[in-house]
Amino acid sequence: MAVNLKQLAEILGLSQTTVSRALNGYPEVNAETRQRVLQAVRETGYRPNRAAQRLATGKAYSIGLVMPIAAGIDSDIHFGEFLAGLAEESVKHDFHFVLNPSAPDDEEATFRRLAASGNVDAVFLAYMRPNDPRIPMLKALSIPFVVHGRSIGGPRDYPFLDVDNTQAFYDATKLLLQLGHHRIALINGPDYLAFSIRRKKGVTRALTEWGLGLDEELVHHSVMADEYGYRSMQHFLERPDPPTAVLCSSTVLALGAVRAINRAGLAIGSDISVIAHDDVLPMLKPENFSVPLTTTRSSLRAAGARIATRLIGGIIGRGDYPEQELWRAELIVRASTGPAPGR
Amino acid sequence: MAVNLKQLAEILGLSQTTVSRALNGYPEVNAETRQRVLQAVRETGYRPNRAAQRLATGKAYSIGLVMPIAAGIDSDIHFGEFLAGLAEESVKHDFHFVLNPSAPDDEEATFRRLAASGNVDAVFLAYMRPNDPRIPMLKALSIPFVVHGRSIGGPRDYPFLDVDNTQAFYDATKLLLQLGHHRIALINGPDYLAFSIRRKKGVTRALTEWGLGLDEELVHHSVMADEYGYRSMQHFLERPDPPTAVLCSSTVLALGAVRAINRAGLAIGSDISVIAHDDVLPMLKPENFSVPLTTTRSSLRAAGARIATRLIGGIIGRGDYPEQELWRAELIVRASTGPAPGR
DNA sequence: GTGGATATCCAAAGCGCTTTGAGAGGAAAT
DNA sequence: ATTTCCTCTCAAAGCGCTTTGGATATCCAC
Repeated sequence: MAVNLKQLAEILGLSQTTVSRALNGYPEVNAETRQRVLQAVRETGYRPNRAAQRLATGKAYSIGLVMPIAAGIDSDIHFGEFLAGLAEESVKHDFHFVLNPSAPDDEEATFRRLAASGNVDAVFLAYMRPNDPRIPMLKALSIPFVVHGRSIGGPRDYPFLDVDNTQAFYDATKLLLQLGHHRIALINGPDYLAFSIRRKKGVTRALTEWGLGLDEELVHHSVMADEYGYRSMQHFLERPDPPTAVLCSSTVLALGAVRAINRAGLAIGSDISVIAHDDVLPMLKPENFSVPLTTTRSSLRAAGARIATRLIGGIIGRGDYPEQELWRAELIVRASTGPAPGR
Repeated sequence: MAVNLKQLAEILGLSQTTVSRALNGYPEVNAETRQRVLQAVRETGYRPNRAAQRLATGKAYSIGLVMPIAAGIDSDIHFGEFLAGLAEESVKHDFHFVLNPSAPDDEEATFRRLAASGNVDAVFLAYMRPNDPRIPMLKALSIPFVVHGRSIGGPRDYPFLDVDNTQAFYDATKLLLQLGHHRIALINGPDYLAFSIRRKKGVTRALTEWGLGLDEELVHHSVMADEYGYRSMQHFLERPDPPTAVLCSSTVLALGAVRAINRAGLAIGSDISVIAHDDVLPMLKPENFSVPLTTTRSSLRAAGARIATRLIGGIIGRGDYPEQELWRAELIVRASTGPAPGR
């Protein structure tokens, strides 16, 4: 059924060399010949054998994933979404994955083993922390990588794709300020993750520019599950001077926060404004909230796909991608934001 | 640094053939020679080149995963946990993954492509539905597979690993009945999934044996996120004749249910009893609930690991595993169950 | 017409492993 | 002593691709 290079070459009356070169875009092959080859590929359905390519080139055509287990990270809803993006793009290029579950304290050994195994050409990294030790480690191992997010402190010259979290939350906060809000709460992700730190920074910056400060009492950090959104919001509302607006680091958190607000009998968009960061989770669309949510939007899946593209591009040496990308989140205003009450 | 077979053979003064055979457990090699070979492997740190093995054997040493996207399945917390188990075992045998995100209506084509690509030796299947079309499809494609769960109806002769969900929920219900409960509610997973159907069946059976029937009003089906557990429980409690006991298909659902119960000012274990199915999610331990939860327990991660073992065993032809396994969940009684009130 | 580019193409080696088909040596059987 | 049969080992042939190092032909300038 499936033809191989040798047969294909025979059919075409060419040598394997020429056919191979035609397929891999080498210049020393006549344009017309290349067309003939491409045509034959279409007709025969020829697909190069990955195992043979791997052996011949020494490339693994695979990317490594270290999944932190028991850390409440991999199992979270955001991980699956990101992974879907990665996989979506990888499957197009017939790239495979080597999944390595690893306890956090065993991560270094895992990376080391992975790099030494020769089973992957590159790895991907996420859940960045300040001064993340994995960056220097991977540099030392000299295995290509792309990180999703950015560390804070430490080396700056490494490939990443990040959302401009500071900017996003700065923008969001600014909008709230313009609407007259002064007491603004933040329900953030875990405080040890870089993106949370940056988001908080964005809020602080906007407030400072406005001549205000961030009330630390109005900042909560937690795993991004809606339970925590609920609890945090509930806490805030029990204060003598509850906030008139709240920023959530995820629509998942917002889900809980909204529930707490409803339960308190307050009206979203008038009594209290809500803005959430939207990772574009297909299950949780901000426009489907009872009161559609104002969000800062940046698709997690798109980020996954982009990182896969860059990783793969780097491996097959095609395409020239920027080493560092900072995506700007869009601020999308819906009904959950309104003027501060009593204004 | 890394030695290959040829060099290893040279060091040992043996031929590649002999060394290869010694390593792969062929009988026609002297025990002493085999020991020498194994020793040399230890000393040199020799690791066979997977790409070469793949080419030589025609095996892919990889397993295929079709992740349904946009279905609220892959992103769910249970998927990550299962995947961790799969990966944990696979990494030991240096098996890789081919992740194929696929829209539900495109699944057949995805499997077909995957099988034809030769990139995987076997695939894994989950989220079984009644008369699941994927089973006959994979049989027709004649690619080895193992399913997690079981279909209902359709062919019966396929390899699976399932938890005896009927039994588990039968056991749990029986306990509640013995404690004097009559009005028992069920917060179940999606009604189109086989495991949900079986769990409900277990509840029904126990009630019937006791001379009671299942009140359909006290059964809710939903995605297993705690939000839904909350809502369902709230609904139940608003009834004129609320249940005195509730069964939850996941600790995630129980989380929400517990919240609703607390909010209603009821005491768990006395006013109302709760039993949940525990997939052993590291983030959500039933013993850590404010009132420790009685559960039917069966580790999802262990199931993942076991399936990987069977899949891999089938591929490398080592080990002889049963085609069908039905794990019995353990019923673990903690403080969330007690006698029915007023008894 | 000749030397030297230039453009196309090819034969063959090699990637690191498994596996086939045989051979050498010794023990057992005749 | 010869034959037969194991036991253990090996040389060599692939697996299907990439890539090196030429060939061959064409074309140009001189």
